[in-house]
Amino acid sequence: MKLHQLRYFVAIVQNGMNVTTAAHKLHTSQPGVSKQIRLLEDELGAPLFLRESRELTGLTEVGQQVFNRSLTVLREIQSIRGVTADLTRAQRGTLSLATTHTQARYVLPPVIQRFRASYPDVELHLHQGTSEQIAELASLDRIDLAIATGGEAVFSEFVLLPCYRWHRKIIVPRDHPLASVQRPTLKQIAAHPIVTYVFSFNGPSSLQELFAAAGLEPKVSLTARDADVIKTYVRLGLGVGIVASMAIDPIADADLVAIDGAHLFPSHTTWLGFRQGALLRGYTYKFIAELAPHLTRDVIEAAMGEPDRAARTELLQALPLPAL
Amino acid sequence: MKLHQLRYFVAIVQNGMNVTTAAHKLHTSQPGVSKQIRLLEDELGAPLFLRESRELTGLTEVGQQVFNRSLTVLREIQSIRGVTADLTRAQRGTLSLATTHTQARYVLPPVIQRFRASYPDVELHLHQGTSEQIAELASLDRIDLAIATGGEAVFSEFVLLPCYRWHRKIIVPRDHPLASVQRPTLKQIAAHPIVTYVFSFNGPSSLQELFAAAGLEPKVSLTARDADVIKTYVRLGLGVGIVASMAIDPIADADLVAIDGAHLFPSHTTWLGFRQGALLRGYTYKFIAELAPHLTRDVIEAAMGEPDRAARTELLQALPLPAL
DNA sequence: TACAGTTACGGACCGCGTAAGCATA
DNA sequence: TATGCTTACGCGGTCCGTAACTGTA
Repeated sequence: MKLHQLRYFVAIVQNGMNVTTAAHKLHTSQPGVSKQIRLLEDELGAPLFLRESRELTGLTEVGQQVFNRSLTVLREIQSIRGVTADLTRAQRGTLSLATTHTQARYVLPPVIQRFRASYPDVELHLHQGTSEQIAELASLDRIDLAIATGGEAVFSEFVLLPCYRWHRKIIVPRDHPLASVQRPTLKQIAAHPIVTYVFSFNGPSSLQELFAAAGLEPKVSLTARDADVIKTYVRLGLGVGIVASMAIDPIADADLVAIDGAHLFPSHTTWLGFRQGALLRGYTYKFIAELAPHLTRDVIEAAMGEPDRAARTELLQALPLPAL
Repeated sequence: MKLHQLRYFVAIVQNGMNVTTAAHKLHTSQPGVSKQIRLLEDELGAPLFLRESRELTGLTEVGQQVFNRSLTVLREIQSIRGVTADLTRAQRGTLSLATTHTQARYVLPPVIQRFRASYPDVELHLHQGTSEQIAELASLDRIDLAIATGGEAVFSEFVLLPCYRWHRKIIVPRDHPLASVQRPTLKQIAAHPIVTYVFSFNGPSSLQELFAAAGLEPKVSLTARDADVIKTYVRLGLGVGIVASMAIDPIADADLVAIDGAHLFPSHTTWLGFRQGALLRGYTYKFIAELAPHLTRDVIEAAMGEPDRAARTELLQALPLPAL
């Protein structure tokens, strides 16, 4: 069994069982790839692919298992390469993040600015998406770090570290009746149409449930996917906006009144995740420290070394968590 | 980077940094091994070994990290081989167990007898030792399954499945004053010298503490490492024996009176452990089923697929656990 | 001089690329 | 006829074993 045989095998699977395109991406010839797969199957003594005449149409059960384990092998090989790359070319490399709109738009810009100043030669890739899309990228090993809120269940094989806590704020135009209320009640808010996130509103522990629990059924005039859209419509007088606390810019949003919602809505934790056993480059630790200063290298390595998630959680609960 | 380079590297480390002996065990020449290590170091761009002139004296920090990850790689490669070996040569292979005296002597014999009848061509290896020795073998990948009681903390990267519960029994000669007592108290027992396991007596939640909590300080006439020795000395009248319930053979021990101790001593769980992500052969599932019928393949695969130990524990707590 | 690792070299093997073959839509 | 995998074959690299070499106790 050779490493490149596993690489070929994985490439074929990841290219929809198409040997020709896989060979292209591997910068090699198609017959070579075919032959190596054949050799691998011969050595293992069982076919990896389901075949219809000459076409490959899927994986056998054996193929599926071998595929999973091959991924682990190739991941580790990549990490072994990284071990020394980190020492000899410490200032160069890539860092791929996946995160949600709110983080990408409001939280990460200053973090990334500081990071780029320290490591100008690190190639940064920022992928924006929903929790599910982030999880997808993560499971395919396409990213080094995931930053998100909620959806912990989706990232079951990941080490999740809490970054900071945040809460919701209520935004209204200056001339709105709520603008002068310091601590509005749910009832006062529900008297007006609401503009908020699509994802905040539905599902369990949502705003909808929160209002319902108080016997209220607010009118929702608009649900958007990001705070910029919400603020735009609040400015147009469509209703009361409910957004994440860090989405408010004191200067750019000076025309709006932001009212603290901590007494009404539960707080949330944004976490950072990466695959258990992943190799984090030196600059990755630096990036994390810029994002969440309490996540020092020692803390991260301690959490990574603890295979049990419950024990990790306990370990991390002692940390002072910043609030935004 | 080639797989055999990692194999060579690991072999050298596991043979005390000696290239010559490593080459021997690998059935190849010493210069070849040297050269491959050199190529590997060149490719990684950093030395893996600490050297004094030409001698290898230890691992660099990089070497240590590469070593750990190489082990994972080789383990996975081995598993990939096993995936098909299990299908094509399902009846052949090896099964290595590590366990304690009580299991090896009293619990496993009938299990192994039934297993051998089904799979005469599977080579069985049974290693007996203390919890620490078992953990050592397990961490070196020398065994497929560990079976033990207690010491859960030592096996942190293992999947632990509960096999059965057991409790302690009190054994005395037929003519002993306690022989006719159905439910003796701790005080009645403490009136006589005690013969029990070394490991049961010391440490936290030990018998010593249990008696002390009741304000008693029994005289311990002998601590042994196994029940056979304890029974021998109980027969000689050295005192009251306290042994695991499964260590009593109704026929061979008919000359002793065994009194249930479930009302006095806490019960224990014997568990079975293997490395998370290990490949279990078909006959291994069969063996486990012989040992603990509630651990069916479905249950084991569900537990193995759950990366979080707390969730695993929860999953397993619903199972009906046999008592011995 | 014994021991441990390095350097040097010829042979065998193997993976690659090109080119031709074959089956399916 | 286009697509996609297989077979055939020559080239080049690489891994191996033997043998000679170098440095250390």
